[in-house]
Amino acid sequence: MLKVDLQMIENERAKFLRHLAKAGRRVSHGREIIFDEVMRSHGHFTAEELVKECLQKKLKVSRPTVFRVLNDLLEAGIIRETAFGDKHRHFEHVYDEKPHHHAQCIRCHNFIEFPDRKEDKIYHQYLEKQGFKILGHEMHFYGICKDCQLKEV
Amino acid sequence: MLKVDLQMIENERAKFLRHLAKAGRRVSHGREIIFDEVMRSHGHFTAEELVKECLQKKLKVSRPTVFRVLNDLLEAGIIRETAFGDKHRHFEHVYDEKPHHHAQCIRCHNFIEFPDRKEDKIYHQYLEKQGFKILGHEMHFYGICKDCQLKEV
DNA sequence: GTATGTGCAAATCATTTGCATTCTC
DNA sequence: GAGAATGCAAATGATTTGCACATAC
Repeated sequence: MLKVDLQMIENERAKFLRHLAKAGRRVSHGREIIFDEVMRSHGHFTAEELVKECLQKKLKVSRPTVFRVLNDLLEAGIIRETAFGDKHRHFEHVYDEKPHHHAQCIRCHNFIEFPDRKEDKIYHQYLEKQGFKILGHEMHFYGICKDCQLKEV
Repeated sequence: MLKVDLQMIENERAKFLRHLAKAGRRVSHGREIIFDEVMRSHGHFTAEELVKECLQKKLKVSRPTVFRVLNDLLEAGIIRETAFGDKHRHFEHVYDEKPHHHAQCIRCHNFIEFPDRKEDKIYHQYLEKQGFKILGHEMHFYGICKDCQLKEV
């Protein structure tokens, strides 16, 4: 479905290494493993999912390291955090350049992504009139996905 | 600014009492105090803000009771939870019927509300084609509010 | 009087931090 | 070899829960 773009991954890796170098940080074992694991994940993921994946695969990284590297990746602009109402931190790749939004199923918690169509621009006028400087926006739909509807009794 | 609509509050109180009665729950001291306090709050609030407020005013309620009553109020449909990315639970009144969205300042964390203009309908077609049953949506803008821009050096 | 509500202290759960040890440069 | 990164265990902070006592109906 989502074809893994190797060139893109290499670009992201280069961006990450550049960021680390600039900040005087090192290319450690943990950062490499977790970078790869993040690149291997599709679309969204939570910190917890990533930790579980690493532990299952018996990768040599601990829970705190996963969180520390996630923060590195955030700083480097490789991933971004998306606001969802539950207790886990949600992330997604930045390299998937097209602006998009999310619909989440309230049963299975899976996501559907859909492209941004700029209709939110109509709100810009209102917010700018209030002197609010817009840095970004997210649109969240919630509902029930096809599969979960079929599972209903 | 936000005028407190006494009639509305009484309607909400009636709704709450009805809900409690139906569920065989009681109209306790804690539920009354916290209901009043929630009705007194404007727009958004977090669980933590409400707890602080109650403790400052030396109301006779404990932290766990605030959380328990918030859940009662959610169940009764008096308040709804809104998804923001931080660690606190965010709530808002349901009685403020007009659909609206939020812009949050990344510096001071205050909110601006703005009316829903139904532009999101353009997305419905896409999601429905995927068999996704939409139950609701939220739009979050983030940026810097007028006051915080003025405070910048 | 009995079932429900409450406060308290302790449990959770995701995330973060202190620190001694190990690794990268 | 010096400065960073890591794992471990413990700290944190919001929220929840168990339980003995208090209260609403």
